[in-house]
Amino acid sequence: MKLEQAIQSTKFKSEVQKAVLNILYSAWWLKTIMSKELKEYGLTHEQYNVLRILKGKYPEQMCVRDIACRMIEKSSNVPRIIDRLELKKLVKRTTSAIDKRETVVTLTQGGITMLEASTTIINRLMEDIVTIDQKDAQQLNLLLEKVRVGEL
Amino acid sequence: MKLEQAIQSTKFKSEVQKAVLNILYSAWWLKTIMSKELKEYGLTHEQYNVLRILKGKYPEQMCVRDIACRMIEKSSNVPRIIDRLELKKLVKRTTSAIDKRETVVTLTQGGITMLEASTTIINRLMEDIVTIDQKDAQQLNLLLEKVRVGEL
DNA sequence: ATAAAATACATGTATATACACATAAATAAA
DNA sequence: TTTATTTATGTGTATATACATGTATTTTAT
Repeated sequence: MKLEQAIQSTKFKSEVQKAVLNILYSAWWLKTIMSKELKEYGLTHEQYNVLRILKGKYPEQMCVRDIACRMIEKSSNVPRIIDRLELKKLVKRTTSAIDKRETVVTLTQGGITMLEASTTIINRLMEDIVTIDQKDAQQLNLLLEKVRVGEL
Repeated sequence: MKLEQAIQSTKFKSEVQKAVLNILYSAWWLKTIMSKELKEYGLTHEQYNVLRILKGKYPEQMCVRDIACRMIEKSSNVPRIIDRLELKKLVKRTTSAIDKRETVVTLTQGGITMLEASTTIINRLMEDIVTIDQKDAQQLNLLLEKVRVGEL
């Protein structure tokens, strides 16, 4: 669906302003379709992200800070996301022996299983839905990083 | 900042998967810098969006449904966003005389003033931060709409 | 004309975001 | 060593998201 239809607006200040809105809308669109699938597994998008990050280091443990700085949405409240994952017994949380300030987190066997199942579905979904080719994806990545050049 | 640095991940399944993460991260990045500016005006990003939508029809009133379907994030709870705008006296809410189910909303003079001030700042911010040219923006818009072709 | 269905909005709940602040532990400075 | 600072995490609050449900009103179908 074109942006104009999606937000029922035709007049944009500039092509750049339209691009900003287009990025915001596309992100919402992507999150929505992913969340719908993840719901089957009782996972939210953010819980899934934490599980994926933990998988990246598995079987090593990770401290909360390391997880947080790998999150896409940096302002996520990782301790509370971990609370919910722990309740579902998908992760195990312990205090680090080396540095007692640190809480170290690792996937449980249940977490591994859950992540494998949901990742399969999400990957298939993405293949089905996002049908751009390698070259377009590359160009898109280039442009998005150009947008973010003016990093604060 | 490159995506790899931002989320401290180097191995992506594909250029397409990277593009998905890049869109999500870019949206978060944009929302964050905008929200920081809007905070000066005591507005959240979503409250600002509702004000902008109302401005588009001003001085006409709009019903809640019309506002909702113009929101970038469709799952926004518009009645509650309006609650907060009403508390700040930026909008006025009345029951429609024609259809008593409808709540019609319109900007107050304070809302107009607030919106003008904040829009000026946001536009300037976007000009300063997002420095891609017209042609790149156009290309980006094209690619994002290509991503969303597989609409559900 | 009356009952059933649809519509518009409000409200409730769980989770998340954004951010301030609190607490405990480790590190640095005196 | 004792204090001060920094660091890692947890907690609290306001707002938002996502979605289910409730309520009043309008539309439609009988």
